Amino acid sequence: MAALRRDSGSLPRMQYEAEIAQMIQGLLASAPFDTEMAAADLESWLERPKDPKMGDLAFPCFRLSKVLRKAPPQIATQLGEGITETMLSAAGLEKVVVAGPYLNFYVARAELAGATIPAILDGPFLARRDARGEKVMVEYSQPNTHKAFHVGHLRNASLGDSIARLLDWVGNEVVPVNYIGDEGTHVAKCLWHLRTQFQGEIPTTHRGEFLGEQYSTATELLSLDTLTRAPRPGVLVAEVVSCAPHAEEPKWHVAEVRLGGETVTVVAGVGGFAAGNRVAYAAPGQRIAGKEVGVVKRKGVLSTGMLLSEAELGISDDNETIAVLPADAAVGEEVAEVYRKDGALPADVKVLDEFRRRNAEVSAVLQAIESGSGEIWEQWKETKDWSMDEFKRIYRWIDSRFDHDFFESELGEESKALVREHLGTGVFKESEGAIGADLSEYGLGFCVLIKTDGTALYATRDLALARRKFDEFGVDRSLYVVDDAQTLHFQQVFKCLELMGYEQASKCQHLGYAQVVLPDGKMSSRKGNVILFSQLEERLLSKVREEFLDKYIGDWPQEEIDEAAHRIALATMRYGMLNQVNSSKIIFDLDEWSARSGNTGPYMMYAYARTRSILRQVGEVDSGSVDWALLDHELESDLIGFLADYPRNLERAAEQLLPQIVCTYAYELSKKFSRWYKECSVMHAETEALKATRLQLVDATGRVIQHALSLLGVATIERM
RNA sequence: GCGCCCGUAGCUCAGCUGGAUAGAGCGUUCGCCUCCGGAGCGAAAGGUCACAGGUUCGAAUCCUGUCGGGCGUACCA
Repeated sequence: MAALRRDSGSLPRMQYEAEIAQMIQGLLASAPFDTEMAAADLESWLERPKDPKMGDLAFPCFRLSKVLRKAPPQIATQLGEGITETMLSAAGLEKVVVAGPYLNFYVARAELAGATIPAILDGPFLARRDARGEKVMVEYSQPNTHKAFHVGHLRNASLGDSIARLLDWVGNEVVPVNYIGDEGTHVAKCLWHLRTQFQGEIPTTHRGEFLGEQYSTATELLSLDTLTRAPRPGVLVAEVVSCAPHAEEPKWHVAEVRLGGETVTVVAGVGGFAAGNRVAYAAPGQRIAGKEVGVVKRKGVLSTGMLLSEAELGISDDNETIAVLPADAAVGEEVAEVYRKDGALPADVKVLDEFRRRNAEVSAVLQAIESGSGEIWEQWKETKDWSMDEFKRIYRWIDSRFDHDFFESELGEESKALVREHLGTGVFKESEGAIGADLSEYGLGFCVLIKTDGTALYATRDLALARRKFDEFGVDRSLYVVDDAQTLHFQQVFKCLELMGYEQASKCQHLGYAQVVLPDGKMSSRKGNVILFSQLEERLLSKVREEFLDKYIGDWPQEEIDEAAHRIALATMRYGMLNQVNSSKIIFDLDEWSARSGNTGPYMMYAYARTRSILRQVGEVDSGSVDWALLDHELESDLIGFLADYPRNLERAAEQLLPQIVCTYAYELSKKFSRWYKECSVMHAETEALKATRLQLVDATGRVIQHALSLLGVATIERM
């Protein structure tokens, strides 16, 4: 970002920073210090005092004390004594005050206002910076077709879009792209349900959401949980032949259990069972609670497989004892069958048979989709458009833009070929029937790329996609705006690229963020507590109309009211989604976001509308009488100083990929503005010159608020 | 088990590459419309910065450990 700072050298505040740094550098070079320091370092130590009364820029002397071996306040005093009137005025400074270990510089108000306000109104202050940056691709949104678009997706869309706008403003060439999940199991599940289970009529509107419902019902029907309380396929009922505490570790229990014919020895970590009991047994090779069951030697006893607790079976929270099953459970039977749910299936149909039958049907649908022709494939094409149409409508509503759409379905074959290409080079290898990269030496585990059945995965496609981004689009940097939960996925993908010899891997960056949760917990389609986009839109609009706009019915043109409703609703949503650091989760609370007061989108829009209202009402004044020296009120100084600081905030936000910084700035600016105009009337200013000068400040403030909001993806309105 | 993220006022959150007395909003209490829009402004009350060590002139911020909450951890995306 150093280039940016050089670039914006003509902007007000930067000038002072450089001047002060040089001044201090000069003082340090001569007696009594005689020390050479880099001006750039000194400049970077400058900070903005907490209290505007303490000046515009502060130089802390703490770090110098180490070099000079003097106490910070002493250094500050000596530096302060060295600063002369001429030095100050040459730098455009009014005064300097020694405050303990700090040197507080006061910028001459009239000059700062004169350098800042006209630059905002007619100059380069708000203009996009020169395009000296990189070509950066920002991938975001990534919705799945055949699934619902809900409020969780809106954090991603708001963040990605705002990041793209910020990076563009600081001078990068930004290519915003979408990556559509149009292929895969979720699509097959949806179509499976539509074809074999759905009875009703297909609606003519909101067909994207309709598909989402099909998918979510399908998920339920295809989940073992809905058929049994113990959804652990492959875990069988075993009879305990003998059981005794381990000789050295009495907490452990060594048991002989019988499954049909054979008998095995198992060491269990806990007890609570006895000979004659029926227990749940998982054979080696299975995965229970994320761990693979194996054959291990525990203090001299060879243990084959494991016995499960009720917690591991999923039937209770108890993990202190081994689950004891009903005495009539048949040995060798699946536990899923033992705990089958009443009424879920006809009595003569086995839980696992039905489960496997349904999933086999889904697999058949999946293969048909990927075959590239046929009736199911045609239906896939058609339904995919239903979702795409809905996405387009949503993006129009939230005002997000993409230069290109990637589709998962166009990357499958390409990605598999890419893996095969590198199979011989030793980067990838076969393991347990699958092909992938062993990244355990990097602490990233094993990354499967080709499944046992020969099909590709999400990570596989991301390899091909990353290459395309650089090779076909010629970008310098590639940003992935994706949920935090996928951090490991991207670490694996980027590491694979690196191992494949792809240098651009280092130019790939995952921008993670935490999830959106509801006040009463996590959103999940299974709990049925997701808020769909259409529901949000409806709730937002009706709330905004009721709170802000209904009183204008009959007074304003209807089109203006409708447009205002849309913009305020969008501001409410966008601001709520962005006014938080990326790493912490957002509690979705519509009531709080749309509150008529406080740190919300509508508040900022209101502040902007007020600037416009003042401009309209004061009307034309003689701008020739503008005199910046007249802006001498304390609140005016504060406001001007804050305006001058705007670009610096944007640079920080772009550097940290954090739009929240822009939110905070916009809020503080609006707050300062409200406080000021309450105190200093424009219309009733004592003189025409003061009125004209204040009017310029109002205009400039409005422009900056509007600009900040535009980077958040929010459009202002002229009155509200 | 291992890894990542989070833990700041009753609630929701800021706190810039360590720096001056830890800040907002909501809620609570109290003021302010003969004055450019009260959708606003001002004030008050409210904090052992999860806990314990350490580094430093200085720690909410950096390091180590502990405790809470969330997520991830080979054939889902």
